[in-house]
Amino acid sequence: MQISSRFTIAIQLLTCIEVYKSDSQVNSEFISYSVGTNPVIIRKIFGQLKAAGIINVQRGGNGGVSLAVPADKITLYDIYRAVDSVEAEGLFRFHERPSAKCAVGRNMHSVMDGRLKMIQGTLEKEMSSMLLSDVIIDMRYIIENEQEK
Amino acid sequence: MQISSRFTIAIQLLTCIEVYKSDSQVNSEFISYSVGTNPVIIRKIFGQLKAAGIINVQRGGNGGVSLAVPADKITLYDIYRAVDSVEAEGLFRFHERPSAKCAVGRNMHSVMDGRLKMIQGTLEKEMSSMLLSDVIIDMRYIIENEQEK
DNA sequence: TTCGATTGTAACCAAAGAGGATACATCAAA
DNA sequence: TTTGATGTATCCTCTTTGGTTACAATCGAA
Repeated sequence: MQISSRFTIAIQLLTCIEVYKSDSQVNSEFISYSVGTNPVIIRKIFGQLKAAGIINVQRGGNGGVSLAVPADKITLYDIYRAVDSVEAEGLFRFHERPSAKCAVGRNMHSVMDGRLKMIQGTLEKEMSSMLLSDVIIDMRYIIENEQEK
Repeated sequence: MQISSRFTIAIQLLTCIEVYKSDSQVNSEFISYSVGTNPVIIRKIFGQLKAAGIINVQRGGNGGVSLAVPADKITLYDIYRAVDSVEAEGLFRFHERPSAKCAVGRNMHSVMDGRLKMIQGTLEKEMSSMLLSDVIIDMRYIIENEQEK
């Protein structure tokens, strides 16, 4: 099991918006080049991030994207949830129909649901503690030091 | 993204072994009935748990499975790793080839790898804190209270 | 040694999801 | 009206998951 690359793509996308916004309006063409993929993939992620209220997207000439919220109000968990639509169903999956005639099968959910929720909770809590703004600060720092060489 | 149901199936499988071992040797037929799936699915998970040294499997008449290690030495993380073979690649995925010509693309790994490792680490730590033996204790307790009604 | 029960595994299959590509409609601004 | 951008429909390939059938390999006991 792996978390979709849409998550790291979305982080890169948002980082690009902030790092390059002074140069020009950032668009799907540019980001797809940075990520190494197709502009349509980026636009689909635009749609998910927009639906979550994280970015504003504008069509037309001089269109492109910008943050809808300050970067220090956006956590990695916000991004994760925006981009991973299955989240509503929970991180863990049970087999559809454990037998009601077997005592163990019948009670698996009672025994496990709390534990699985706790595991999922720690994942989400850790992600929530990380801010997009800190990612951007680190990125800017690395880029500056690169140029000094 | 969801964690494969093999994980919860494996937990149920191991719970069945301990809860029903006094009655008779537990086999793939019985467990598949409890889970509500096919015996072959269960046998494939047998193979993964055996490779991880968690269970012993015996062929032939009066064959079946038993724990290779006491239940209080088996954590949910042990089970997770035994059953989810992709774990070696890490929980998160990057797009294959972020552009080296874009400063942001070029430095994404430097900026993100540490954070992603931390998130994955908290997930694993939480799973490691949960023992199979506790799951079994809870299961036995629920089953006993059920029968009192 | 033979028989029955069980695991091990090969060979398929269907469904779903991920990532990708092309094409084109839609929209905004100059 | 033209240009450049997003929105989205459609199609494609791969991989993973879960499932099923079939049968070989193995063990225990009669």
